[in-house]
Amino acid sequence: MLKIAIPTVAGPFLACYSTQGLARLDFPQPSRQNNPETASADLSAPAQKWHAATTRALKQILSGQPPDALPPLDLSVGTEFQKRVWHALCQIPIGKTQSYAQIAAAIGQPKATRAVGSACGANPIPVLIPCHRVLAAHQRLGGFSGGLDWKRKLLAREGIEFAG
DNA sequence: AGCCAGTCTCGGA
DNA sequence: TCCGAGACTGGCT
Repeated sequence: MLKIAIPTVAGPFLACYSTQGLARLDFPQPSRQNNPETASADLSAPAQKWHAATTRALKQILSGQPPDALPPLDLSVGTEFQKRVWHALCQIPIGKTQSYAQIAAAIGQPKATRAVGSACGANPIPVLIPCHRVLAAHQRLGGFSGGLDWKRKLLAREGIEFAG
């Protein structure tokens, strides 16, 4: 697994690439300054391509634009249920939101709203998999594993209104 | 506005 | 296995 930072206006995100594609993306973490990271020159040829696509997509999303291309995502770590949820999240267009109940209904298990919340929290690739576009019922903010500030910030960038 | 039970998945004991 | 905890909901007070 190759780890490499992606500098953005919001700070350095940390991307991890497996042999299948982008395996995870972490929000900037202030305390991790000197951890060993792969230099971009050490990435395999396909990984360099993925890295370019990831960087581009990330910056586009952070500036409120829809990404024109995403790298392949390696979601093999998740359970079947989680993969279904993550896939459903990818269907939400930028600037729109869905509720946990709507996601649950979309994957055919309308009562699994709470489980959907758990799956969102377990999402290894926030931002690219738009977990921030999922709100609780009646446009309430709900929660966010990376911190509610991030959720508010990302939603604001997409021009989304929410309660509270 | 706040409390409560119903519901489903996941991870640890 | 079993059990408890969640980024939830809808109904009731």
